[in-house]
Amino acid sequence: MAFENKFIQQRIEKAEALRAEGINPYSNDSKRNTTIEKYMNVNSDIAEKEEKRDEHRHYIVSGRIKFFRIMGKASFIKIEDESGMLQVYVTRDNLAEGFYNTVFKKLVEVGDIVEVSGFPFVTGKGELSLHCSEFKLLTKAIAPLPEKFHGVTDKEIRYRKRYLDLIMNNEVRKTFQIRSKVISLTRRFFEDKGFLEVETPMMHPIAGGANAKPFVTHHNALGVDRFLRIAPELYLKRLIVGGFEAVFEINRNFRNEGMDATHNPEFTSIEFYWAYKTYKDLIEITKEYFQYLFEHLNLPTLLPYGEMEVNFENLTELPLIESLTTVGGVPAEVVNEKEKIVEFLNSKNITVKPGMNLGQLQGELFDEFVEDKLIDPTFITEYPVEISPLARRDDKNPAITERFELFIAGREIANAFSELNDPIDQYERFKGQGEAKEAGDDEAHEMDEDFIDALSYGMAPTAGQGIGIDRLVMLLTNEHSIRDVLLFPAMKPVHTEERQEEA
RNA sequence: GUCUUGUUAGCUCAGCUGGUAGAGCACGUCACUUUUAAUGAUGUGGCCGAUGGUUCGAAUCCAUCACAGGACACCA
Repeated sequence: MAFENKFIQQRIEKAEALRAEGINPYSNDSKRNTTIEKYMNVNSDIAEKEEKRDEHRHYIVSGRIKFFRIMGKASFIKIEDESGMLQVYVTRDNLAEGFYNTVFKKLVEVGDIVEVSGFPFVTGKGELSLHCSEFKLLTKAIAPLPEKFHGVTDKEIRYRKRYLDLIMNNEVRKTFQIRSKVISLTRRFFEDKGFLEVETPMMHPIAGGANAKPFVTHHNALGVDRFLRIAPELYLKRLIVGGFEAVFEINRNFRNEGMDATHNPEFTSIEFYWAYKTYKDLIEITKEYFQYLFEHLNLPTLLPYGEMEVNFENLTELPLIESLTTVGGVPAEVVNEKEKIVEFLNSKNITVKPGMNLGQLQGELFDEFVEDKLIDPTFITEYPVEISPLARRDDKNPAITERFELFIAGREIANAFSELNDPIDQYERFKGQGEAKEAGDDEAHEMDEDFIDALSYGMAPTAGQGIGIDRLVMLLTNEHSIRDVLLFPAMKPVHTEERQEEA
């Protein structure tokens, strides 16, 4: 089964031949004393020297062989480490007697990880290289790498074997470096603002905090089912009740739903809750957060995304109802009348479920005519209460809530509101959800009595927000599939025949 | 979930209306001490995604299935 491929067989034989030569094909005797990036920087002066070399300098560099060019008694190879690629000039006469012909030329190949030492020089074609005086194999690769020019482009291979993708496609590494920076900058930003990072359970007795189908697992010792969390919200709010005034959590949520370019069953979000603040403060901190990210990631404020260009200096606020007419082009006399909205939607060949209330219909108008036109960052505010079950009502206008959603490049990036902290109101809303669940809505919330208990002790007025990190990274890296910003995206199993045999 | 396109050598891809498979890279052998996807010569390499069907004959036509990409629907 394993290793049966003829190319792999061939390379296993080479590994054995190396052992016969007294060379360990999996040596851990690494003496590396610099990275390729540092080597290139430190030796950038060589090009200005008359002799184009400095034999008094000596470096040991390691990396994977990406190119192998033999020209008789001399060779050029290119090795790559995490920091960059370096050309190495290897000659027969600079290595130990016989090594070049019997080992280097015969038993070393593209994909192997090696360590070379020597001095810096610049080739006739002007490339800063390393003149090799000692060559050591560190790790023999028994699987051949994909083709050196086209690399691996098959998305299925790239997602399933991300390590190969990372070896072959440099820009992929950059995407994930940016992702890592986004997360670490996010953490630092909120810590600097006085937020406390917390970790709440991922295994919930009741899956709450969002409308979504949970994954179910089983706890043997307790004999109970547990749900992988769909959102950390209800636990974070318990912490506000407990007296923490600013908390955040960056971690995974799990939703047992479909997969596509913007949905993975597990995804990363940041949720943060801030006592004694309202959604207006959240708008301000969100603006600051984006400014902080752009500054530290050195991103242009005119950010390209696909065909679009997003202007991050043009952040605006817009009430939802107003956006329907100004952005969506919906006639003003339509937007506040149920019948007229249905009529209008029908005239555009959009059918709506019967019995939708005004807020839902306005939401429908927004989705159809406004959302994908919001290219520059736009905080849509004053959401109808009917489509905002967790948000606090506006004190002056009970039809709308203290909420915003942030849209960028035609997509929702963040959702935030002043939190509902009236325990009785919350209880009633849970009850309504319970009835919806009985009626067949398997995404409806379940009653969380402990959460009601918590609110009963009093939660300070609080504003809370969630940002989808994966989608944010997509935006910042100009990627259009969530799978391109997840190191190991969810994939269906492949070996169906084997599975059936085992079963 | 629906529609649609794809799956041929380790990788990237040809293979037309059916006649038992082809290139480049990689790999083997040879030549070559400043190359840049090195070059030149030569050779090895395949159950054409799986299972059925049509046919004298299937990589090619049909059906089902699997996986993947894209679009739409739902959601973050």
